[in-house]
Amino acid sequence: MKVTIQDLAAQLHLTTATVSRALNNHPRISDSTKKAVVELAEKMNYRRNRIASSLRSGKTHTIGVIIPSAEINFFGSVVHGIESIANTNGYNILLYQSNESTEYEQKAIETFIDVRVDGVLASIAKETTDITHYLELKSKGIPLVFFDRSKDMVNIPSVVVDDFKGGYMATQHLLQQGYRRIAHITGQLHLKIFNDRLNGYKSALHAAGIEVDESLIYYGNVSIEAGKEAINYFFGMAEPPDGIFAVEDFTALGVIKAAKEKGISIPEQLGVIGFANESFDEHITPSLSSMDQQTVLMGREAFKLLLELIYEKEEVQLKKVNVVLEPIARFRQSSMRQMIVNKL
Amino acid sequence: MKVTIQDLAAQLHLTTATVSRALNNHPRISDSTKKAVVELAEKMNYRRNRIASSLRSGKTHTIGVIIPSAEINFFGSVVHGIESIANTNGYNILLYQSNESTEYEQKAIETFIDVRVDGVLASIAKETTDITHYLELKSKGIPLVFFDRSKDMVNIPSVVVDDFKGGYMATQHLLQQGYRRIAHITGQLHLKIFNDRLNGYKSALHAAGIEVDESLIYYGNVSIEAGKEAINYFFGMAEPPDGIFAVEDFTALGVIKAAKEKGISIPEQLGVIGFANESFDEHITPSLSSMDQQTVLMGREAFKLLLELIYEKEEVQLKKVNVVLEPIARFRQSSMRQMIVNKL
DNA sequence: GTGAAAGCGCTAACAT
DNA sequence: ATGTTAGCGCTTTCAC
Repeated sequence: MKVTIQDLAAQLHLTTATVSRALNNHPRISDSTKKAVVELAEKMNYRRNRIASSLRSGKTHTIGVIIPSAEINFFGSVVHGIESIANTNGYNILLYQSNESTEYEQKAIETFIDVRVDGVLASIAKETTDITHYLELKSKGIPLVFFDRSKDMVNIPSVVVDDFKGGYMATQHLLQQGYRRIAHITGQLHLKIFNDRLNGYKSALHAAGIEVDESLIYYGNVSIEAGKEAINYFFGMAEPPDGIFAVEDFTALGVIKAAKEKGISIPEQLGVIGFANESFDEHITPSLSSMDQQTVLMGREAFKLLLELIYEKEEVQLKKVNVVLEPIARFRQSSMRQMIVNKL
Repeated sequence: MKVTIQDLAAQLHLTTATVSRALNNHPRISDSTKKAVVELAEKMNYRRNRIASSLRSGKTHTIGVIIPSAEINFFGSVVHGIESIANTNGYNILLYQSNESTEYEQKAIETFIDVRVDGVLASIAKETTDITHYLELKSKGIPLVFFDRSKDMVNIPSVVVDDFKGGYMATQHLLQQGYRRIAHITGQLHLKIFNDRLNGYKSALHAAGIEVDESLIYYGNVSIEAGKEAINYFFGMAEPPDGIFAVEDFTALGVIKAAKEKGISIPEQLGVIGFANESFDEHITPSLSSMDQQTVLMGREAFKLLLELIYEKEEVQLKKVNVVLEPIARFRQSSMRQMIVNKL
């Protein structure tokens, strides 16, 4: 039933050592025996037991991936990028969801240590502030790369999108479209990504010679509801904004829904742009402008970075590598009052 | 640096066997030694090497999961369900994407065999017609459960949604709303799920005493484009339909987009319902009625079924178990011309 | 270019 | 309730 290298060795009157070398394409094994071994292996339907191999060699060719939830489009897309490239490089993906909880994160890391993954890719849970559990990987010599959600202070490589630039570009776009009183709906500011977008917004205003008006910044919790609340707040003002940059697309969706209810026309009366390029953006009415975070590329880059770390184990891992991806503007109806836009 | 049970055994003047048993909570080990072992393990920061454990025991506590793509919402959601319950049961998920290709599927299965997963959950790639590569798992004694996309002929347990019933319910709903000339846009009919939905459609018409009109069935390829093409076809007819049941939501989306362009009012002039309950459904205008496939539940049920098979290895695995989940109707604006509907 | 021997860390018979 | 012994299947020195 189960064929091992011992069976192959016996049949060929070789030792298991030689068979193992032949299967691993060892340079000092003659081509003839290699051929014989490989052929017999195929004929006998031999399959290497990777558990045994891993135990001896210490390599599992498996990497652990922690995401908040596979249900979130964004992370599904990143995982898609990771798995594709990992696969072509002979690595497998062990998938864990943190559900935004530090406790689950901790469990994942312990499991990864137990199964001796060769490396870990992770996006930090919203709940997590202290990341010492991640540092345990380091102490065990397991390379770690953060993607999307990372921590600034620590010396861990990461792949993120340039949120500052994204915020800047989004705001600049609204300015170029002739909007002048531009508001921002932000998110939990202890998360760097939201903070960066806010700063990009401010910076774009400065660059245009417009003073930041704190009353035009609404502090929300990143949800459809937050967008609706923001509209209520803004359109209760004596002088409401004529443009809104929302920190992400669900917030922007709330803005659009509430604006419709109030009879505020988009993009004529109010320009709207979000962030994330969610799949619904192009299907709603009006279609929603947004900043694409290059999710699949992010996954690929994160894996490539991790792979480098895996191979350079011995060398200085202290160099701080941070890959920063350019956000890509996706301008649609919700913010385009100056051009003819593709009909829905 | 790395602590093994030998270190624990030495410190406590016990054998590795006893330590192993203590750590595994073996019934015949005294509470006192258990306590001592566990405490020392914690103190020395011991972590079981699961590779070694797996090699010896033959169990990896890992299951392989094959999905077409993590980028597809539906599968992300199912994976969410699988991972959650697997995790609470002490199982890890090895994730593979088939990209709808038989070749990748084959690779995934070989890998799963090599790493000795305890079981496999899979959704068959669109391209795949011959599933003998899946049967290899069986021959190696690795349990397999299909979810969503399964094959009827073979004797493999599966968890699917009742597509026939879903098609029936969707069509029936349109009838109840007073639509009389109801069309259907179908998909690749070699896939059972699409075939079942078509039959549900036909059956609902029969039950209402309406003859099936073949000219009202459009054969599409499951895409936004297919929906648009279908509208062109239907509204080129002398007597166009007044209701459309689309085989899934992207097709329905195409219908809505094309209808808007043609000035066909929804739901007044044309009722539309899709299938899948995609996340965009409730955000488009008009919001799209659809049939929910209970994705998270599907993942949970699939795992539970697999777990049973893993534990019953020796027993007859020949019984054909097919869990069929009820689709859940999500009626929204696109099909509701008789009731007052929540505004967007 | 191949063999001999050891061992990765754990678990499971079989003892007692 | 614990010890003895063996071995899961592979890789890897160290020989020659």
